[in-house]
Amino acid sequence: MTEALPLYAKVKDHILGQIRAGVWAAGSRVPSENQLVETFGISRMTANRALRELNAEGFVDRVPGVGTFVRDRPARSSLLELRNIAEEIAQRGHRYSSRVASRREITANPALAEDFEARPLDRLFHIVVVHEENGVPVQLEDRHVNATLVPDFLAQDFTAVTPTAYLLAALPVDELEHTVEAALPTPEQQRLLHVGPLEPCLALHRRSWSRGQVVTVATLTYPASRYALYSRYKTSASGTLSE
Amino acid sequence: MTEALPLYAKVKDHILGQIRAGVWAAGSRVPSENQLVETFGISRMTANRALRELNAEGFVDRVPGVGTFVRDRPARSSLLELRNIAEEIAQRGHRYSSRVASRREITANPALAEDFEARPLDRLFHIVVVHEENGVPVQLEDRHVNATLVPDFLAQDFTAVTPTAYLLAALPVDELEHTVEAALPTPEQQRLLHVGPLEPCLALHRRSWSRGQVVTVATLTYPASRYALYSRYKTSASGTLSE
DNA sequence: TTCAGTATACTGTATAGACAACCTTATACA
DNA sequence: TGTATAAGGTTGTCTATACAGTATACTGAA
Repeated sequence: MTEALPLYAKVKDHILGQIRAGVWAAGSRVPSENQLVETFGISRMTANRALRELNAEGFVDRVPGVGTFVRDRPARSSLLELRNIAEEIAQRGHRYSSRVASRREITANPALAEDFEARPLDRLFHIVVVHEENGVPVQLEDRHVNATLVPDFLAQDFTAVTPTAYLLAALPVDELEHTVEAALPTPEQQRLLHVGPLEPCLALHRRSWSRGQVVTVATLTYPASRYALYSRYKTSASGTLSE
Repeated sequence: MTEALPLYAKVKDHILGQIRAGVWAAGSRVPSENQLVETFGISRMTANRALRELNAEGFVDRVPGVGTFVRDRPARSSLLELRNIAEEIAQRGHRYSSRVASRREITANPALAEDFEARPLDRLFHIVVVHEENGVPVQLEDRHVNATLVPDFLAQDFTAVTPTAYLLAALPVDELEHTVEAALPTPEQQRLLHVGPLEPCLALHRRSWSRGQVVTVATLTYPASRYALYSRYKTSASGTLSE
C-alpha cells in the first residue's frame, strides 16, 4: 500500500502485524522502546508514542520497569469496530459463506433521505446479504448505499468481498453511529436466518460517514442464540468515565 | 484532590473541566498549543500531548492551520461508558425512581467465582434494582459485588445513590467488559419490568475491574420497546478500524 | 476591484537529551 | 544463609528545538 505514514504509525503497524499474524503470541514480550530505536533508527520519543498508543488502544500492556507485553484479549470494542465478519469467522477457524438475497437500485423515500442527510429521490443501492458460519446463518445484512459516492457498488461480487470490506477499501470512514436494540424477527428475517418467530434477535443499526457525507446505512440482525456482541475496554488514564 | 498528576494530565483536566462546566461551549475555540505553553509554562510537546489525547478521546476537533475546537457531541460511546442511569433520565427531563427488589450477602458458587476471577465461597453481595423513568420500569439491574473490595456496599441507600454511582465513587475503574445479547424475559423479569413474555429485551452483561481485580458483575436488562443503546463515534486518524 | 504573493498562526511530526520511578538481577557483606 | 547494596534495563515524563503542511489574513500590484 502507501508508505506515506508517519514513523510512529509505521512502527505501530509493524507491531500490530506481528501480533495479528500470531508471530508474537498473547503474553509474549514486545520489543522495548530502546530496541525499537535501534531496529528502526528512530528516536525514543517516537517509539514511546507507538507503544503508548498501542497500549491506549488495548493491544498491549505496559509495566514500568519490566516491559511491554501482548495483551491476552485485545481490549477493543467489536461494537465500535467495523469488523469484517468474514475475517472474524475465519479467525475462529470456522468456514465463512454468504448468500446475496437481493440487490437493486432504488430512489430514496423521505425516511431514507433523512437517514442519508440527503434529498428524496436521490439514487441509492440496496442489498440484502446472509452471512453464514459453517453453513448456519449468523447475520442478516440489510444495507443501503449512497450511489453517488460509491457508483460501482452493485457491480461487486459480494460472495468474494463482503460489502463492509468493499466500502472500507473504497472510502475512508470518518464517523460511525450505532444503535442496538432487541427485536423479534419479521417473517422474512425468519426465512432468511432460519429461525423461529420466538427467537429474539439483536438489531444493530449502523450509519457511517466519509468526509461529512453519509455513505451507507445498514441494519445487521443477529439471532441471539448464535451471536453476542462483545467489547472489552481499558480506560485511558483518568477522567474519561463519567465524573 | 491529589495534585500528583503529570503536567499533560493537569492540562487535560483543566480543559475538560471548562468544557464540562459549559464555560467553553460546543464549537468554541480551545487555547492553541502555544497559548497553553504561555499559560501553564510548559513545553509545546506537553501541550500537544494534552490536546492530541483529548482529540483521540473525542472531546475536541483539531484542524491544522486553524485551531482546536470543542466537539459538538462528545463522540463517546454510551455503550462503553459507565453511565449513571439516574442522570441520564434526568437529562432527558424525565423523573427517575428506583426500587430495590432484593439485597443479600452470598458466597460465590463456582460460576460466579470464575466471573470474579476469585475462589468459590468468597463473599459477595447481590442486589436487584428496578430503575424507572416516569414510573415505568426501563432497566433491571442484577448485580454482584466483591464484598472484600467494597465492604460497605450493602449499607447504601440505593434509592438515593445508584449502585453504579456508588461504585464509581468508591473505586477507580480500570477496565470494562461488555457483552450484549437479545433475550426474552424470564418470568421474574416479566414481573419486575411489567412486560409480557414476548417482549424482547436487551441484556447487557458488564464486568468492571479496579487495579486488576473484578469489582462487580452486573446484568442490565432493558425492554426493547423502552430503551435502545446508542453510540456515535469519530475515528481517530488512521488504523483504528480493521485493516 | 481583483488577484497574486507574503506573512503569520496553528497543527503534525520528529529528534536528542534529561531525570525520575520501578523492577530484576547480581554482588558484596554480615 | 540471609540481607543490603549496586547496576542495568524499562517505562513515564518533560524540555527545547526543528521542519513540514495547512489555513487565514494582509498587502501590494495589475
